[in-house]
Amino acid sequence: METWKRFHEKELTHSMAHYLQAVASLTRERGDATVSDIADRLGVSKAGVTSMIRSLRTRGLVRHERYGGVELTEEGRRLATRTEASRDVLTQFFTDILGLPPDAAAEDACMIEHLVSPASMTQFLRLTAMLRSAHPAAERFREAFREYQRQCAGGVAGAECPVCKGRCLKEAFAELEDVAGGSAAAPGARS
Amino acid sequence: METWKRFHEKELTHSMAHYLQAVASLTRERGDATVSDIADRLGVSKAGVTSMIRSLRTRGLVRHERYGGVELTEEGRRLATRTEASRDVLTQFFTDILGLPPDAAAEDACMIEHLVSPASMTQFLRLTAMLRSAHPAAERFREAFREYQRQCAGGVAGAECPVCKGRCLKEAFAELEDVAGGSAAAPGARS
DNA sequence: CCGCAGAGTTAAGCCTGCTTAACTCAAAAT
DNA sequence: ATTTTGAGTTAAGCAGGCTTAACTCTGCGG
Repeated sequence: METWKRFHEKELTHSMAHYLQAVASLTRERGDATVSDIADRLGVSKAGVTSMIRSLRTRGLVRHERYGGVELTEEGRRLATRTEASRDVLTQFFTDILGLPPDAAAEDACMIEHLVSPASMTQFLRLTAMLRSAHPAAERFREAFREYQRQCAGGVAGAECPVCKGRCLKEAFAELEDVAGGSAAAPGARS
Repeated sequence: METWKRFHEKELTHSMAHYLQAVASLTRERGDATVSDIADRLGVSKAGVTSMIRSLRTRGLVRHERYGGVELTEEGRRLATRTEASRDVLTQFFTDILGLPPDAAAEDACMIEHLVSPASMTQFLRLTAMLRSAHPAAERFREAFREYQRQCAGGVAGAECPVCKGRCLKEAFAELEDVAGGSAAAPGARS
């Protein structure tokens, strides 16, 4: 009943994950990462970078000495790589499988990339790879899913949404400008 | 290049989402939500609840007067319902589609429930419903996906992972105690 | 060899979300 | 009617991440 508190005990916060990614990509691109480069890339002040670097250093994720450059430790690189991989997989999942526009996909991936467990990510990767593949079952499914979505979005009247069958949650996610009508019934359940 | 900063501009923080859910479920179960109930349910101090309530009130998500009960506004209820629906859909996706154990699924869903956009959630819902359905294409796919995972986990030697084909990211998510060998090749890409 | 620009740092402050400690209040028990 | 109790509140403090302002280095031009 207190799972939710572990949010703040994740090994990386959202900010940390992005600092690590910035250091990783700057190192790749320029050979090293300076405080100014990081500040520019992330759109924060240099002072902010300095203090975050200190925090990452005490966690053993970067090496840094006064007025010097910043580089990832082994552990830091591991986490940066993992986060980048997560982002890539999730972005692909959101665009190619869920069919979101690229910018929406990128945004969602960015929000959750550091929060999804490695076990889930492995499965996300597999599912995405499989669903994108030329495997006949995958092609067949993609076709069927397209049809399914047409039905769902197509304004099915009353409580007879063929997708969710009486437990349709779609309207819970409906913003005002949503696609069309369709479905009814109330949510429910708890955890 | 600053998408990541919008993390803190989401309409709900992780904490807020859970306070709203607590109020919603207590109201369902007991008829009303007191500060103590909320504190107990969330495992925080009553003082913490008071201050969060104040913050939610100024955002127009709850009604509350000194020494009184707490209730959701229309907007608060909308957000609570949406978050609960997201959690339910994601949990189902993680267990039934990705095949995670229930507690891992619940944990991951809890972490991201408030961060995934409504548009994505609608698609998550459709995909999950479709993949769980008796539709022949779905049944066929589930079978094929099980086989696929066996291959992936089954220790395919060298760079010839048939799943990811030269861009296998699986090892990026490998914790030390990971299932088995399999795949090679390096990650890459950036956003 | 010196000085000056700019990279980097510290200091102080703000906001969020939590804590504990100490207070106030409402209402039940006597 | 008064006391007691426990629910609710405020106050003060801490940690994370940011800001601006003001400082200190480093190192290049002259």
